[in-house]
Amino acid sequence: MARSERLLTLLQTLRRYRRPVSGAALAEETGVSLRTLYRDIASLQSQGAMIEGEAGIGYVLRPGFMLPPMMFSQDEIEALVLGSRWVARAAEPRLAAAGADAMAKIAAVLPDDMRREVDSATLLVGPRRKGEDKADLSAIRKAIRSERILEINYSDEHGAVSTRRVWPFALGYFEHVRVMIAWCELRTDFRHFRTDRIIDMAQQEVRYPRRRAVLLKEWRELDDYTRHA
Amino acid sequence: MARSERLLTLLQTLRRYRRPVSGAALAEETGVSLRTLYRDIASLQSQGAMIEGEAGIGYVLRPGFMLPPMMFSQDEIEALVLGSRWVARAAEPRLAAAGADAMAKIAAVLPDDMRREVDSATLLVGPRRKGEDKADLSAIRKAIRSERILEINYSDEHGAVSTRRVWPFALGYFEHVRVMIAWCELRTDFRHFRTDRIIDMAQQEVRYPRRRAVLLKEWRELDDYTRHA
DNA sequence: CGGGTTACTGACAGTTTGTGGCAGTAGCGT
DNA sequence: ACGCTACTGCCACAAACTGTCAGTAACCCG
Repeated sequence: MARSERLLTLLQTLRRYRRPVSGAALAEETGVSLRTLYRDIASLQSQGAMIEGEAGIGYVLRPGFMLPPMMFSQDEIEALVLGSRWVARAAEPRLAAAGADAMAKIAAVLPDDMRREVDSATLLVGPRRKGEDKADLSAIRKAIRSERILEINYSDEHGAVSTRRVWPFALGYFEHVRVMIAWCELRTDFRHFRTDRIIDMAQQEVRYPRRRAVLLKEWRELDDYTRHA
Repeated sequence: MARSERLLTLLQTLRRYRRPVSGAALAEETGVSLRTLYRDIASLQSQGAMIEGEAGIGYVLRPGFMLPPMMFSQDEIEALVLGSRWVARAAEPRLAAAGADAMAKIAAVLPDDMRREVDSATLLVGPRRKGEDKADLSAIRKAIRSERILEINYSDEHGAVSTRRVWPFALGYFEHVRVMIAWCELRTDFRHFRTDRIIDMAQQEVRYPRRRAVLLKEWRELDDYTRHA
């Protein structure tokens, strides 16, 4: 059996068992060697399947890792769809696709009549913003999530270019621009960077020395949304 | 991307689209040649996915095919939270609350570590819009859902007030204004009504004689988003 | 009808990657 | 301490995958 088919089968098999199953048993059932089974499990995990393996025990599908059927009110459905549509328009392509994917996954676990509500939602959002981002917003989001230092070349409003090391911790979606919010090592202060003015950037290996949640909190307390680079 | 991962992605992509998608578009999105995409589709079909392909049309995924039970990705969580935050800012209080409620329901079925992602999401939306609505947007949404005629008193840009019977079928959330889109019996044409200019309104008992989905489709085909009352 | 679009199929050669076996590390329960 | 089990690295071989090129057929629209 081809690997691509086997992985789907493996998921099904895991769901069938309730108790932990040993890798050897799964390997036998799917007809591959133990070594390959470990690789298959790793592959599934890397794709988001919540499989837990414990030494001496075996593998278990994390209970609740599949979305259970959910109920939403009509208002809630409309809010979700409207939000997802706004993301589809306002965010960069990758995040936009992620929003649509999430909506599709939610719709998949809805009762039939509610799924129809999703399709026929009548709330619309305005036209798409114009500004072009030079920077890869996905990379910025990744740096924020992993709390990594970014080294950026940034062009200010006068066109002057500077190189900085910054600690990014939030990304603001405004009407016409998107702004990375970070602690700037150069200024030793919080700074805002318009993503369309970030010429290029490189994520560093080292994490920055503080937690992003703390940075966000301190920045919020300043209550100063207007400071620029 | 490895084939085995690509196939799962492809399924999700297919589910995201509602209308038929051309193989070329799917190939481009998954970063693979057209030939390989045809092979991927064939592979999915042989594993039981109900994908229908028609020459000159494209591919559609028949509903009811159970997608492999994958969780939300980090990108998807971020997109949902960002959308929900935008709704919280841009929509009227009731819809904003509904968005927050929906988000809470989703978070409730998430594994612990993902729930933490929701709480600590670092994507922000810009400041709240200013315009005040005179009209009750919840009532408009209700009229749209139930396809009821609305009788409104509307003040145009010159302050001239008119009374109209309209068939509302959509609500547009723009940057600074919100617009009810409806068929106007007075003008016998589609018209847009800024919600901050609707002085008052009364929902009628009678349904309007056409389906809102059809009205929406016809209005879309006009491709004229600028027409006012 | 004819032109444009699209779904499909076959062949082939280069490349990738999947694979099993072996060896070794480490965590868990008894 | 012991057995069971999850994991990881390495390696050589085989199988699978991939893109390109070519060609067929079906559908829609004017």
